[in-house]
Amino acid sequence: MGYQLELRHFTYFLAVAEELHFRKAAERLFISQPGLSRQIKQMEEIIGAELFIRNKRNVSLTVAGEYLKNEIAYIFNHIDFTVKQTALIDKGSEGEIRIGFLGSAIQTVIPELLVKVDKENPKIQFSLEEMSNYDQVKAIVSDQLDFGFVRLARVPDGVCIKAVQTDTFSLVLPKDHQLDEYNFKNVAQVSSEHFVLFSSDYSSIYYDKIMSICEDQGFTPIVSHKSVHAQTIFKLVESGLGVAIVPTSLQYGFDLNVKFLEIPNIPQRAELSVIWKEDNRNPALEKVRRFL
Amino acid sequence: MGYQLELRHFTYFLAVAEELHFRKAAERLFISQPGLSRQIKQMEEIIGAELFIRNKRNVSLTVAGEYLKNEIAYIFNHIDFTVKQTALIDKGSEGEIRIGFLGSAIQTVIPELLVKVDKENPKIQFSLEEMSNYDQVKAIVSDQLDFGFVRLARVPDGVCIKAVQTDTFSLVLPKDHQLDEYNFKNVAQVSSEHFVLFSSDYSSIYYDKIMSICEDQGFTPIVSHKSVHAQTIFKLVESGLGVAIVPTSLQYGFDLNVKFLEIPNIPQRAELSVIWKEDNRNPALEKVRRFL
DNA sequence: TCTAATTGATAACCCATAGTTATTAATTAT
DNA sequence: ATAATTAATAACTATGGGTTATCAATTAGA
Repeated sequence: MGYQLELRHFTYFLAVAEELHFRKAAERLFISQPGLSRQIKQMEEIIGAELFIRNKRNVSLTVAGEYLKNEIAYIFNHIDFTVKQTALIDKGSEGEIRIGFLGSAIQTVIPELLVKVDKENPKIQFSLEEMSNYDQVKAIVSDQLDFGFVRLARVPDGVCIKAVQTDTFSLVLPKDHQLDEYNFKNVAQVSSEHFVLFSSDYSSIYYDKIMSICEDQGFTPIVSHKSVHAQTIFKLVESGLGVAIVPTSLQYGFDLNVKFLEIPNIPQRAELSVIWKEDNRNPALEKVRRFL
Repeated sequence: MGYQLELRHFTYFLAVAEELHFRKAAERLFISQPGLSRQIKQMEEIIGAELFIRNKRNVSLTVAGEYLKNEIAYIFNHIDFTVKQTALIDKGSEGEIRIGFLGSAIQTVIPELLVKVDKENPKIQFSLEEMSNYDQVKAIVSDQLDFGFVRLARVPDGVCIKAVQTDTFSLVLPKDHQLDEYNFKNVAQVSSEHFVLFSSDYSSIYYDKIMSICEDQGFTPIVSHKSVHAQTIFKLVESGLGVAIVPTSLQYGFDLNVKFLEIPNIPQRAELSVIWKEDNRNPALEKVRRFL
């Protein structure tokens, strides 16, 4: 009775929810098992819900517990960020913006954005991390990221999306390939060659678009290799292991022995979008969003 | 030092931030002023930021403190909501019910059920997915599904089953077929025609029953096509690729050029059953089961 | 079928620390 | 000056989080 929920309870709950084992969770928390059991029991009484099902041999989460687990993970992330942000503000910085991006966005869009924001808000700090579409969405939702640069058509509820760059596609060939800017007409000319593509789990819309470019020309590409990094793809092309189709803007910033031939007369475009969470509480976010 | 932030600190901080007066805030919190002062000081040390400016006569928030005040108010709201939501889910008046179904159940049974449950528990959400009998049983057992609408005679141990609808069978013919409600007597009249049936792996009991209807009339149907979707079967019949035998209730909800003739004087019935797992822990399940 | 090992829950004790009272130092009002 | 405020300090108290010891229930192995 009369007890109060504390972050301690949340910490303990998360440990048990992850281990699904009281003794192991207690070990991880450097406390004794009975102490942990009692805290969890107290927590269940305070909340008024059964969080775990213990049947002497197995521990599992109830539906309510499953829900709480996700929420607490979010709450901890948010508190962590808030505390750090408070310390930063205290020291005169105006906070930190955490940005995730697909490798293909770092060439042009992000540097431009950073320069613009920095000019007007020199005290905002940035952290940049290359991540897949999927990981970025997850990180945005759980408040571990403020902005993501992705190639996606749809995002979950509560996440905003805005296209920031539309790019044509180019065919990437080894430097000594017989096709050049004069005799290149369409991709059907390489229909018999092997293709090196971005992995579909890295960016599925990307993968699908490239497949549709080929299908529109009446052939299905023979895919020999897949990779998540543009650099790797170029290396493979350079080594003669296949040809590739990538957004045209990727031709800048790499120093490789391949040639880019922009594919003419096709409707497909590589669209880069920014995503962020509608109710993100980072005060620095607004300063960045104005530039998008 | 090794101290840890707790919600207590947040509560105290908010009181001081609102009162801007340590003694009054302490009074409001029913604790003594020195205790409050010490907790706030500790909090500032943990976070690593000055939150208040005290100059012996006035207390005011720093910029960092101002930021933190807003965030903490939000965090408390979010925690409050989460805790209440968790209790609600535990009691079963919220949450999600995952339902799987054979295509033939979506016409009448499921909509009726959803309306009834929604009326008494508007906060329960549903997710619906069309699946084969086999996949539903698998999903129920592995706790990925709460209810399944199947046509099965037997289910594994631990899975409950209850019939919810008994239906007669109808012969499905192209609109211009010579048989009609007046001259149709029994299925032997179409014994020489080709049949379009549900795939046996989609619902084997279904398949067997249709075979037995024919066998009772002294012939074995020539099966030309099999499909898992009623829509597809009707299309095939409409195109003259065969006749079909399906549960009578399927005649509603499709807009196709076929005619249904209920088969008279046969014992076979298409039985639709609900299945669920005996020890399913989803508390919302009980609220739905009452309507079955 | 018995024993050994492992699980989480209970009970009783201990001690860290939140909260206490008493006091001080600094400021303002009279 | 003096009285009346303020928040901070110091020393003490006691709540309750964490401890050890043990139990009851279950499973694995002999």
